[in-house]
Amino acid sequence: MPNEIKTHELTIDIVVFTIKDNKLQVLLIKRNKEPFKGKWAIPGGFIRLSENLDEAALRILKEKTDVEDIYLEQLYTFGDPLRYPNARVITCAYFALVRAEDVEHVFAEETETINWHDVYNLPETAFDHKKIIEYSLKRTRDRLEYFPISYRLLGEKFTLTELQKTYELIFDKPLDKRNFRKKLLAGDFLNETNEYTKSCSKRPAKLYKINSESMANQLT
Amino acid sequence: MPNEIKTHELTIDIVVFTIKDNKLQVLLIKRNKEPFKGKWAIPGGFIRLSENLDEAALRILKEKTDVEDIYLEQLYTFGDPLRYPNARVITCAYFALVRAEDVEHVFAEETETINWHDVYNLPETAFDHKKIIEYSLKRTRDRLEYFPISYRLLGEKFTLTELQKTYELIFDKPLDKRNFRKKLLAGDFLNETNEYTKSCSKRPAKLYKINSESMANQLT
DNA sequence: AACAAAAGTGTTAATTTTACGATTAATTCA
DNA sequence: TGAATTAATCGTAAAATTAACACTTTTGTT
Repeated sequence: MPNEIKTHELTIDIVVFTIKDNKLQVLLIKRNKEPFKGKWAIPGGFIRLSENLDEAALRILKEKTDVEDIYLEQLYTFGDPLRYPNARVITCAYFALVRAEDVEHVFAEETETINWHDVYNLPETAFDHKKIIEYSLKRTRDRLEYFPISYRLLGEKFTLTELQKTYELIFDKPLDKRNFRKKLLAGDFLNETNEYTKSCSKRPAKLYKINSESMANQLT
Repeated sequence: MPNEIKTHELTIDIVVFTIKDNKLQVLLIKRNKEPFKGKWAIPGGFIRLSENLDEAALRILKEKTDVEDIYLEQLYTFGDPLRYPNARVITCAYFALVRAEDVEHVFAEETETINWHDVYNLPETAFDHKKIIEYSLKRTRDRLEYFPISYRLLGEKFTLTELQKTYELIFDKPLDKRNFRKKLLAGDFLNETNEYTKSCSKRPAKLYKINSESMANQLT
């Protein structure tokens, strides 16, 4: 067997989605060295020997953003020989859904080098990261057909209108309010609380939580 | 935890499905060395520097089975630190669909060490390969909901009954004949030929081919 | 008290999915 | 050669799901 195996590296890269300023956004870090100096890249890192891949992704994300309670899923492994100039770097890509508020303080003062970017209007990105982001969006949409994973973009308790908004931003199209509610409440994804929003809107809206049982079931 | 190992390796492992003897079967190779000596494993190998991951999987498969015209898809990357004893081996798993006839001659005389095994009745397997096989089956079922990829288990031309049989073996349940035909013919996955089976059954059955246009569309 | 703004709520039509059995074309065998 | 056998082919009705669509309620504001 070839001893060339020593020469490729395996990294983890993570597409982190959030909703901020009424837009679906991705966390990007400006590269300060070649290759792709000055271009934006998704956060990434190396896998430690003691970690499995999910743990590595979580740790890397925590290092960059200091969040822990997130939706995280392995996306795909990208290994084109030309994806990384002058080296063979294979990356196991993940995507994650986080609350913007949970993250933002971390880079509040260095927004030139790490910041959110509109998914539908990306800046120039490094490597094959644009492709990885697009594929993450596709996968997120697929998941959303089965389970409202986008609740992770919201607080612990949320209104149906807020949840619908996450769908609309992710699918990039408006949805019918009544059909949305019917579908979400029919599947038993949500538990209603007996709390309501206060003073933020005109009529108070009922707050819901994710049904943790149904969430457990959706895990493979 | 093995600290003597400084780095991790990345391999490719492939779950190869076929239909043989009216059963859905997986290609397994009996290990002749530790770890898991005597247990059955799915074929695998290393990635060369010049290859992308799909190419590596194809090459490895060709080395073991001498087939080229196959359905091949990346499944998932498995990297639990304990999946491989005394080493850190991360594997990018693929699954493939092949015609048994295209493969069999290759190992006709060494069936003790390489052979097909009933998916629903696996022998003792090495590493986490059982899990990988099960996940492959799940993914194949998911794909089959959208596109009749299982045509790759058949010859170039096939009858609807033959195609239905592939579905029944993969889903492990009987399907309604009329509904199956309706669905397959409605989507425009298939082109009918003006040929018929001869003498193999009582009434000749019309032969179909995959519609290569629709196939192109289903690629991401 | 009138108005503005978002929350909440049902019904109908259209589409998709499921269930189900009789007829036809060829082969085999008496 | 015709009777029996085997698999192929075909359509409709019921059920379930999805899609389209507009008004009333509740609260806050002026």
